[in-house]
Amino acid sequence: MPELPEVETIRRQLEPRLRGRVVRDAWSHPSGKFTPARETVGSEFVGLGRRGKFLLAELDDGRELVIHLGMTGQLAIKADEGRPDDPHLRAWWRLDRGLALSFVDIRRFGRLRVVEAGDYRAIPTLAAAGPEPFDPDLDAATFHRLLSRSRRRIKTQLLSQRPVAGVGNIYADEALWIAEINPAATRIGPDRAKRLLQAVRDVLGQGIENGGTTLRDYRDAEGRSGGNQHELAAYGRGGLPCLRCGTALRTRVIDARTTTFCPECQRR
DNA sequence: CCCAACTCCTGGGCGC
DNA sequence: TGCGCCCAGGAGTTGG
Repeated sequence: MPELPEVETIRRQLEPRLRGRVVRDAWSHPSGKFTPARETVGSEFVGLGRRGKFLLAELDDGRELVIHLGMTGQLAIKADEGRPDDPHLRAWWRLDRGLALSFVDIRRFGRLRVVEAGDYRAIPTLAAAGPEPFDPDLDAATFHRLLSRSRRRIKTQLLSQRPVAGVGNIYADEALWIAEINPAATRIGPDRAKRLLQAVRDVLGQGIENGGTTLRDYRDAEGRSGGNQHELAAYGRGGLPCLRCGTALRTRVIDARTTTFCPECQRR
């Protein structure tokens, strides 16, 4: 499931190859999640940004193609050999210079949208997204204030993208484990907010360094797996010993998301 | 405005 | 071997 590190890895790989390319033709799966691909015909890609888990492909006409990879989305630029015969192909762009961009997404949780640049009113999660985790203006006090706006459980808040953008289920469990905060906690003091912000930065930064986490489907824009799955301390380790204290990690469902934590280190 | 519940999807894993 | 069932999960939608 692509989270910020996976999306950023793809962005870095794709950006230099996409910049300057003109869309000659486009195809999409009939679902409305993907048909906006066709609205880009004739435009040129002039940049590739990222906000949280959203990719923002800037067009030369003042619009943006907003891409969310969902659970299983994969983007790649390759030589144009005609539209690939892949049953999971959801969108395909024929570019100039003999290249083509493909969007493959097995589970179809991804989506595309073309908007006027910066106008995200039609994409509520993006419009309401909190600061980027590595924004230097985001300090512990600001993060604490953002967390205090809601009484929902801390894990749920992280997944909401509102206190900070880009965290998904894997990195949320990892950050809470590092910060030694119970995922069901509803009130986070200033000191714990400070620890959590640092932990979020640590796990996301490490995820980027390792080229993302591949559990099953994630591949970067070169088709390669990431390496961060070998560094996970909490996610997917239910029943295994905590790497800090040896207690068996516990798995439970919090707000419909599988959550793994240490019942000893992460007491309420 | 906030929030909870439901929805979308399909391959893989499991029990039998 | 194969069938049926169930699960994972980000974000959009709906309704209170």
